Amino acid sequence: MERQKFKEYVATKGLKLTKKRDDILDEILTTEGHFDPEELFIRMKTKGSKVSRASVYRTIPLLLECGLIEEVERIDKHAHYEKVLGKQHHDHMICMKCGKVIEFFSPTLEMLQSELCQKESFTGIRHNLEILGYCGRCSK
Amino acid sequence: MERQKFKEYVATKGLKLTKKRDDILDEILTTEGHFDPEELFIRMKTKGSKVSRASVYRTIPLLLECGLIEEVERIDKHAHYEKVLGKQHHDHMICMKCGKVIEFFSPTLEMLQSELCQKESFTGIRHNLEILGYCGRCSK
DNA sequence: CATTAAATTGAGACATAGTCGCATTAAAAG
DNA sequence: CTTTTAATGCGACTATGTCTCAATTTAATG
Repeated sequence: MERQKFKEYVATKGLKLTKKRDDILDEILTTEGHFDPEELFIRMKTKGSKVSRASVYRTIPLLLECGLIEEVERIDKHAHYEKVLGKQHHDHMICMKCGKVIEFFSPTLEMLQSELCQKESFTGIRHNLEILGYCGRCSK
Repeated sequence: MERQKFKEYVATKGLKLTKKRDDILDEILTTEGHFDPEELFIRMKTKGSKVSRASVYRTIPLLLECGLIEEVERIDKHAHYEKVLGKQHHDHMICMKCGKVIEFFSPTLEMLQSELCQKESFTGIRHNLEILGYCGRCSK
């Protein structure tokens, strides 16, 4: 059904659903966790795909626009993404030792942020909270 | 007094307080807002400094270690920093239109995060909350 | 199914960001 | 002032992202 969504998006924009685009979406859908374009490209290469770096970089904005993936974080030109796949918004705790990523969601936190935005006359669109530290296993 | 702090730090580590390091610290201290190494380097170049990119990149870890600057955010090798200068921890709202950065601090938010960490058996060391959206002026 | 117009592709040049080794220079200790 | 040691700039190198252009693929049409 993700592929369907992509197909529809591509159609409405007068674009074409190519094999390469399909391959890229497929690779994203079958992998868990965060990814960045370079890593995705390398992974596909390793698996024998003939996709080019340019195609990977060119496909990501399309997947973003149709809501199949989301930008988790970005600095300048460097971004990390994750597939959406029906997930609701959540934030992250990242273990600085083992790299484990814990996803969490707190309605209270969301509400509090709305209040803080209001106080500053700021219209919040999206946010990104990353808590860095040590997971249960690593903090012993 | 920032320079004093740096001098002391450098001394205890058996390093040297060079003219270049001093220049770099000075440039950081006299500029407001966030910065990244490349931008800092270009800015100094433009002002006629003969400092090299390598020196800028090599000095930043020192300033971090002695607490004169802090990492605001990082993805892979790309980081943004800000001078500390007695500021307490705060988070950011960033206008996606004009780039304005609003700094805010909420004790409630901090407390809530501690609770959330506890729930996940996670030892939070530092965090980074960025709310993206539109500032009062731009959201009209 | 063949044709064709338009979009997409890969290759590789280019740009930017960050790191590293090494010969030279500068700091600070004696 | 000499010596020791760290710091510097240069330039090579890696990694990441963007762009152009000729060749290819898609999908609409005949």
